[in-house]
Amino acid sequence: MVRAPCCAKMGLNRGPWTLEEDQILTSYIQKYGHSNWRALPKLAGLLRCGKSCRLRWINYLKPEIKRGNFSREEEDAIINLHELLGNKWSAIAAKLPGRTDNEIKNVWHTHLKKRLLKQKKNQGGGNYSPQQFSSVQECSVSATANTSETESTESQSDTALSPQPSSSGSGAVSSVSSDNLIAATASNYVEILPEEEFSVLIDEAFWSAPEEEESGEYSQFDPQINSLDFSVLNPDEGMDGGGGFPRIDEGMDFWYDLFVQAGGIEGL
DNA sequence: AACTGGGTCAACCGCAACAGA
DNA sequence: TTCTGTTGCGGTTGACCCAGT
Repeated sequence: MVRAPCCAKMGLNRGPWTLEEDQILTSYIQKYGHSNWRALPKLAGLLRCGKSCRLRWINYLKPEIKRGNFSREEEDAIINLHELLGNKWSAIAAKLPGRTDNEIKNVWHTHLKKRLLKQKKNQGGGNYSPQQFSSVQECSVSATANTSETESTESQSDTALSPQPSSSGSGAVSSVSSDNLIAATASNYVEILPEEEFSVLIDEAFWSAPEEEESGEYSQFDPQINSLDFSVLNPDEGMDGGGGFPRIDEGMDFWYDLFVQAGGIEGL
């Protein structure tokens, strides 16, 4: 498989970073920051493209990066967040300080996906049933005219597991979120529930140790997110929406869209 | 010891979103 | 409003490692 180089400019280094390159990049960023990734390599004297520098910094060199194996709690958090957010790796990473989206993505594909499949087999369904996400898939597919029908069987099985389509249908999520949400049943709730309130509710549901967050520490994630009490959002109990607010286990597309509409993880 | 196949993970690519002119 | 440049994201690749044969 031959790919075009990442940068139009030829003669740039590619592949694994050397210790020297790491040191140059680190010291430059510590001194001058990274206001312009594109210009950075030139200014720092690196034969790399800006994109490569950014990735290296974010995924490896940043001081706050936590190296080493994922704890069971972190893995559970990833699983639960993935169940809620889909392949929003950056959003998931934002909830796991010290972990990068790339790292989480890798862990998901190498460990957790298999673990879930295993669980599913053992439990004859498990908490990642395909039915759970079928509506998301349908929604995404219908909203994505260019979704390929020639995807490999593997990617199809991935899609079956994942609430989101692959990047071959890139843009599907964003194209689905806003318009469809308004058109769908959720419209009232988004208007009724201000972003801030929604954010607080979701955050409180996720994290139970705010004092730890204040100190910058990774808060304990409740692995039993499935049991979260979202009834607090139920329109029958305060909000005049009616019409059966979906439960967490029956309307993941709704929840996902609502989350996106609320500004995603940035809004939380 | 040599080979092989699967697992892991850093890095790359394409694309969409965003910002500024 | 449109165009252009930049950034960020998610999917994918491929080199490396290691256990099994």
